[in-house]
Amino acid sequence: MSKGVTSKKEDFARWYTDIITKAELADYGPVKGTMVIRPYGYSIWTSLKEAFDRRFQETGHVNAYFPLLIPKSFLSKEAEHVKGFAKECAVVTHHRLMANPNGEGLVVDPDSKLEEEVIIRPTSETVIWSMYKKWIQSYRDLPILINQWANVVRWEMRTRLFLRTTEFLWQEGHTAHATPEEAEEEARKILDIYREVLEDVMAIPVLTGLKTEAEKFAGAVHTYCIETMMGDKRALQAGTSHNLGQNFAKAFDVTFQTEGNKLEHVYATSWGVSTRLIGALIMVHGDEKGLRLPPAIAPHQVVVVPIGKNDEDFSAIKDYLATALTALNNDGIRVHVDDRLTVSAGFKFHEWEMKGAPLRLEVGARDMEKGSAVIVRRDTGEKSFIQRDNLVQEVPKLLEEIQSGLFQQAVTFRKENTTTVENYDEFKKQISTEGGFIRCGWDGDPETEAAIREETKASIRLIPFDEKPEGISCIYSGKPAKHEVIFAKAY
RNA sequence: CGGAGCGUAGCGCAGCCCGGUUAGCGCACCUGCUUUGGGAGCAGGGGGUCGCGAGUUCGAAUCUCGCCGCUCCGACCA
Repeated sequence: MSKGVTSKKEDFARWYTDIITKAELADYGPVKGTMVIRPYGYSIWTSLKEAFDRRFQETGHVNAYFPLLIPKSFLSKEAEHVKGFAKECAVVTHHRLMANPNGEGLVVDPDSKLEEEVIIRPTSETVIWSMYKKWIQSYRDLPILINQWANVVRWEMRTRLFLRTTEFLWQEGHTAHATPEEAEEEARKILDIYREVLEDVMAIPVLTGLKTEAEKFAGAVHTYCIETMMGDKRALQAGTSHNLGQNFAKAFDVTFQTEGNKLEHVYATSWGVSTRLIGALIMVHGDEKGLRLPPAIAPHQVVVVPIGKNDEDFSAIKDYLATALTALNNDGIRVHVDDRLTVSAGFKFHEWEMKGAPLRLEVGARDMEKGSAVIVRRDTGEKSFIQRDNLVQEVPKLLEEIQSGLFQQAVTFRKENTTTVENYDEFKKQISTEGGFIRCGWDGDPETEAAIREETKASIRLIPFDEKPEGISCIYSGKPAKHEVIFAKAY
């Protein structure tokens, strides 16, 4: 176990927050539930943004920006949507402060009360659809495929760094289509992009499927999701893609003229992933020594730790490596030389393990004599000698191995912790002891779902696309299963 | 919002019961020397309205009351 970090086995929740602060990913903000994303953490977010954004552009989406402040009345236009968000909205009621007439500090100026209160967006469907009403007249205006990168605020009771904070960063796509088929296709296409980025870039295996009525987005016809398993075997919803049908078009009266000159409401989707993904990254790949970052998004893929006494030693080491490091840079490998003289080499080893750098290169006088270096993999801890002249060839290979190795480890872990059960007693036992994912039959009744949740704390995470409900029965009622589903305790 | 606990240096804590020197310890920080292949050693140093406010007292970190803030556990959520 690392110095100052709670053991993952002993207390997973503390281990998680310890890593975030020790690896300098984030820190607590001054307002309860807020979070500062520090440069190292923000670099990861930037890489994720780029990975998603590139794929959005490739599929015809464009970025735009809508305002943070929304008229309160907008939220109430879609009945389900109100129910979903009303309880957690920050409301702006005044626009001015004044010196406290009774003493020190500032107070709200009662004369500055707003005629119509505004809310801080918990999500942007309502503003965006108020604008789409202006922009859409004919089928020729469709589709609209807009995405925005923004912050949103949801006033949460209980918060946790990255997983649930009052303000968070995300991406929200909002599309408008002429036909239900097109909207459906869009929602599924985005889900594929999410799966691809999670698996190929973040090395996190995902399950894809449909949310139940109880779990779907407020205002959606149906919600697709990607669901992941964390290191404590609990489920984390990592992203959602909603087919909104005509719900928002009706709420905001957005119609278009069809080719046949008929007036019809527009079909919509919305979809998002957030900084929560960084939480997933930590909880899927982290180990007792700290973070383990997949090379694809590691701020530094290779960290060089020179072993020496002073500037002259370090200069000699940098000269020794110059050609190799330049070549790696030219190949797009992100290399960082940690040439701080104020901390020891041993300290740096621990620090970069905490920060999850995929490869560490140690170079000292002994290596220089031999024309070699020591290279250490963060994923396995494996330490080996490498010839300096082989670095350019070997480093990219090792990074690829680490990327796929982390993914394989996560796949294996999920497989080992996904079980099937024969009856409800076994189900309860499994959930309360080992946990993990349980794949079983469900009769499709919301009351069954609610009862199981009440009794076990496990919820239906999703109805997987590859479900085979034929011939199996509901784990709770014993009736023929309508769906095969995944149950788990979730974040 | 219900239950429990905690506020003393940047962080983690001791001191509080039983009031009485200049409020202490570890880590971190600064300076110097020696070190540097797995969290260096020694020496010196800086940093505190003891959460805030009132009260009791000759005297309050310590006792009393009020307030504020935070953390953890239960109902909602990406």
